[in-house]
Amino acid sequence: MNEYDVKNEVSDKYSLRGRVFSKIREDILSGKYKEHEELKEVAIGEEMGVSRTPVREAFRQLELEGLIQIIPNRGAYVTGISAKDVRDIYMIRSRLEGLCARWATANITKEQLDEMEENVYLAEFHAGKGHLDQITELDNRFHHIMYEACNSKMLEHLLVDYHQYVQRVRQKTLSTVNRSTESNKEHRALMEAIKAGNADLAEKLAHEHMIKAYNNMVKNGLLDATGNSSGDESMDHPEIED
Amino acid sequence: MNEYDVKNEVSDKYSLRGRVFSKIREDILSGKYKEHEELKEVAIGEEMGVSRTPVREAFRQLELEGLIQIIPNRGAYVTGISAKDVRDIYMIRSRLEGLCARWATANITKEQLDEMEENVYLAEFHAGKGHLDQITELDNRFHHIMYEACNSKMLEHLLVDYHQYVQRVRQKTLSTVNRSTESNKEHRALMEAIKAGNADLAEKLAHEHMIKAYNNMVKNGLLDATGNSSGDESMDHPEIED
DNA sequence: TTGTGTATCATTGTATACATCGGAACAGAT
DNA sequence: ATCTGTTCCGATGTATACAATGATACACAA
Repeated sequence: MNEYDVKNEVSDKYSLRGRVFSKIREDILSGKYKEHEELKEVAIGEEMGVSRTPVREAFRQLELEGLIQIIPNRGAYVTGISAKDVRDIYMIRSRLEGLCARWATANITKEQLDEMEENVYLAEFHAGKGHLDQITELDNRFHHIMYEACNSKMLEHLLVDYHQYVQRVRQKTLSTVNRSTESNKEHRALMEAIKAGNADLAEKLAHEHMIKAYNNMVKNGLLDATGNSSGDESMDHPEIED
Repeated sequence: MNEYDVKNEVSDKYSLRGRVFSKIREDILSGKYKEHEELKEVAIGEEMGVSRTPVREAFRQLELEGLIQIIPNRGAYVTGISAKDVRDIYMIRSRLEGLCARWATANITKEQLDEMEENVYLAEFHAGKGHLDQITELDNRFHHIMYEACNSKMLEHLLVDYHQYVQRVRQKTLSTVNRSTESNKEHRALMEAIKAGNADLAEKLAHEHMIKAYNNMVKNGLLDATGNSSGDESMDHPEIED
């Protein structure tokens, strides 16, 4: 990998702007800033002890990431996520996770496969004990291992982005022990397919895994748990058979 | 569509920053700024008669779009596109265009379908005459009609982005009359599937269309036509059967 | 010749000053 | 009461000043 191969990254984690960017991002994803809330440059700057300049630059990036919307000469507002957005993202992800699984089948390293096996093993253990925090963490990690293993910075970046994006509404999706048990089974099957080098199966399983995760989320009505993610939409939440 | 539904857009086309952003973007996509070329804030600012502030903000956005890379305290450099990047993007697009075609099948309006039919008809005419400029324009437009018809701002934004991104290396892909004739056939078949409401077929055809376009590009070695898009990579350009 | 330290300077990072926009409150007319 | 225009002011848009970084060139020693 040459020096030009690092793409689509916020290269600067240590400058003021980089820290401001990360902080606002986290605050939005964690829910500190609510949907449609206005973000003021001076206020955020003062909170972090910096001037407006780095804040403004961070705003521009957050806008492109889709987390805020900037209305010229008016202000920056936390983007609302509608139920349809969530649905679209999950469908997009279903295709891309499938492609990612296919590529991971060809490119996964022994170390990555080992970590994946350990991950599945641990997840089954914690599911049995009902440790929700660990289950969620392991679930996230499983997907990130696959993102890394696919050996495509382009695809990895896209999937990481969407993954974080839906965290806002997803937070408690795995809260039901039932789903986590199912989810683990799907992870294990996917891992086995990757291990066996069966790319077609891996793509299919990763695709279905995402569809099932979405359907489970809809079934439990968890979109509504975050406030008005769906409340201001006339759309119902149809399950998807794809 | 309510006021919050406009997502992931650079909202401000008329401010200095908006214009700077668009101009630099075009200059990169058109090839005025070469790969790995350094962009200096002051120089670009002077060229457009503005100060560094709007230029810097534009840079931050261009970085997130993947067109430039910013190295802290050093500078901004036009991102190189490797042959692998192009391959990855085409594979990603193949999945997403498939999904887009599926959704378009469900959501396309009569007007959009009419325009699509006209587009296909005109493209066949110009292919017969060998009008390359019109063929390219119509090809782009065909895809954009489908992007709009899928009724998902999320997906549309993603596909438009990638479409523009690969313009840099794609420019002359359709230059062979052979390919444009084939491509037109594929467009027609895709349109017919959408018109007939056959979502499965539409997805499959859109997917294959992208794979074929990529394979054609590789076969004609057109990646190399843009300079060092592939020259500095040890990767060969395998065709993809997917 | 090679290496190391240092001065220099172009360039970026950040803060601040000034310009401009647009919403809110209010006054007056209808 | 409602509408309209005006003033005010908080917030963003842009320019500029100052700080800090790092690449380069050069002097000097080994």
